[in-house]
Amino acid sequence: MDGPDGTDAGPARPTIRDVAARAGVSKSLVSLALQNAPRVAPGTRAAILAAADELGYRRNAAAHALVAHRTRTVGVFVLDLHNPMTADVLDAVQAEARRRDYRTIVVVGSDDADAERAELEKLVEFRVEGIIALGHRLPEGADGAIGAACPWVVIGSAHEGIPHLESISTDDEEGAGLVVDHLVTLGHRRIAHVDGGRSSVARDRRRGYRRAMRRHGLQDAVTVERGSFSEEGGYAGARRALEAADPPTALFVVNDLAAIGAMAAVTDRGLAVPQDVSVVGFDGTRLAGMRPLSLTTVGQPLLQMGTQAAARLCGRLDGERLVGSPSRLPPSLVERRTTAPPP
Amino acid sequence: MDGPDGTDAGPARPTIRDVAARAGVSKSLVSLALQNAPRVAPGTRAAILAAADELGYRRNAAAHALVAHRTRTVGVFVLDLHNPMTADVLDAVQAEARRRDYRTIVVVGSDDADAERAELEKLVEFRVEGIIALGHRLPEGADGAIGAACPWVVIGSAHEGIPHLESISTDDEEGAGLVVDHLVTLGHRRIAHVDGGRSSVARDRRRGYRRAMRRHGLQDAVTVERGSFSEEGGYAGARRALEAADPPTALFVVNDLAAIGAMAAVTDRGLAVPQDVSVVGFDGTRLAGMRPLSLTTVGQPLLQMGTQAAARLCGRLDGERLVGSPSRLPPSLVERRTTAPPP
DNA sequence: CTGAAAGCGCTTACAG
DNA sequence: CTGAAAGCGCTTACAG
Repeated sequence: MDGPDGTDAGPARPTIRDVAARAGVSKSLVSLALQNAPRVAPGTRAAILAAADELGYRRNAAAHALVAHRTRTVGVFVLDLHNPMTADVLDAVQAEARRRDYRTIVVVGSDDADAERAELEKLVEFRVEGIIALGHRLPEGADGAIGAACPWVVIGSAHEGIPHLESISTDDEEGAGLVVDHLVTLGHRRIAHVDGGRSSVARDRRRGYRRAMRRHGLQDAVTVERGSFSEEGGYAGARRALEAADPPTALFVVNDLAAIGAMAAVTDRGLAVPQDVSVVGFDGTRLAGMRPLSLTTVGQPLLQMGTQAAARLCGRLDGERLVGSPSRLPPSLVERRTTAPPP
Repeated sequence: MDGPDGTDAGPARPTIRDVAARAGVSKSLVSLALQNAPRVAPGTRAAILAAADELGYRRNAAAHALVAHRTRTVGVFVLDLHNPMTADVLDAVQAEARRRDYRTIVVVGSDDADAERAELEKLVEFRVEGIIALGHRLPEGADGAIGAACPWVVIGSAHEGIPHLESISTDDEEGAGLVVDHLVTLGHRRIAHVDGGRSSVARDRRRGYRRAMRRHGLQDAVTVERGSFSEEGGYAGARRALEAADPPTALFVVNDLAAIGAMAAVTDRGLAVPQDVSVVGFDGTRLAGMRPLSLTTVGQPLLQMGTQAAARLCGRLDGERLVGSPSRLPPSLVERRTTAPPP
């Protein structure tokens, strides 16, 4: 059981050769039978299958990949496991990939750019046939060699004009506009935005906020506080906004996760949501919809986005003719219990 | 760019052979140089490295695995991506695995037992060297061939006496006892338990609840409502508990996620947490600790558990001598804002 | 220090 | 219908 080097590698697994010996046929025939090739005699096939079963034979994926020149594996880059959006999308991606008989290898984003780059290189070594990236930014190194090594589908942020790369995302600018419209309709004027920093998604949401404020004649009330896509960022940004001389009556936060942080900041300030301060997020995650949170937010069809991403990538790998490109999806305002008229 | 079958497989990647040709040496020497073998002449090595770099050479993991008889890959089975516990643990697992130069392949649990079994088979085909399982139950099929195929480390549920399998978990029974102690100290007597069904973890927590109630002379107040480890289960179980003639003043819910659902049920009933009903979860997830939730819960050292699991599994694969087995970790009560004296 | 050869576990023409 | 042979991209003795 122990290898010569003392490692616990387990017993060597049976190979096609062992199956052939047991069934009394050649390796070739075993391979054929296992592929359900039609030209194997029924009796022979049965004997081979029985032998394989008895030995607990499982094909060696490495050997298969080597000769097939295909791995039927796609890499999935996930920026932040803690973002509840991730689980919603990832579930759908995995289900669709599985349905199309593709395997997935998940890589998680990191603060360490070099580590992230190294993980991406490993994906190349594995010869993934495509990559799905999920999050408000691309992985570090995506613009390098790996970027061109295989097709990409990015979920959640838009990237136009990059070859081999498709984006599936919501119109962030429009979504931000919906938020401002909603808050203005409720009577708010001092609406602050806790942003997400320098990513393109953050930029689009910020721009949508600014434009909508201007459209409503509220350009003088525009306030952008630096935040991030995490609870901490939302908390810090909201706290700063609330400390202002003339604090906002509503906070539009860059995403649901950060909005949860913002709600904490409001509470810590001794204020109530939504009686004193309204809070709006972005993403439409399942979690933020749950009652104790009941966050008003901008909904994105997360499941469909995940499904569509996997379908497009795998479809492309399978040589399907894909018409058009997935345009930006329309956002929708999901009104729940964290917004109310200003005090 | 397009393969003969119309698929978009991309250009063939350079092999060791291409590098050898470019550097004017043999394949063997390229292989040696790439492994940093000492017996390659410095000048030759530099030429080879340069050639590899120019060609964008990346080792083919399949070919390497085939000859190395090792994949340096471990499978990670994750029962539920939506459970916030998952992200906490998974981050730590991945970081430690990466630190030890192991790759991970994540497999997500499914309601479809056959699909889950099939995913596990794929892990065998990939020749993962070990498996880390995370959740309140093992994957479907874990007791079959794959169970013996490689070492396992299970996080979050205890399984004793199974060869090749180690568990890292909290003492669930003791944790449940801490909850009851806390609630009794606050003055509660009608404490109901919303359980997690038939898994071993659910059983242990249920048993801990029952025993502690008895210890406090509250055997007549024992009420167990069927729930699950998800929001929905917590919601349904809590609602049933609250509809009773003599409703509980406190709910001990099987985990944090279900406790969030239970809080929703309390609110929907027109009651307030914790003024009317106290709610306690189990797991100590980061998310449940955030202010808008501020759930009182039983803390488990999730990060350490993840790190330890990966360290033990990879250590074992690397032939390290591991002393003892990871015993059950002590739970701790984390008192936050969802518990208060009964009305 | 370097190269030719064998082999890892599979698949795929090619004969028979 | 079946088998012997070549080859996928690598590593590792074995000669030189």
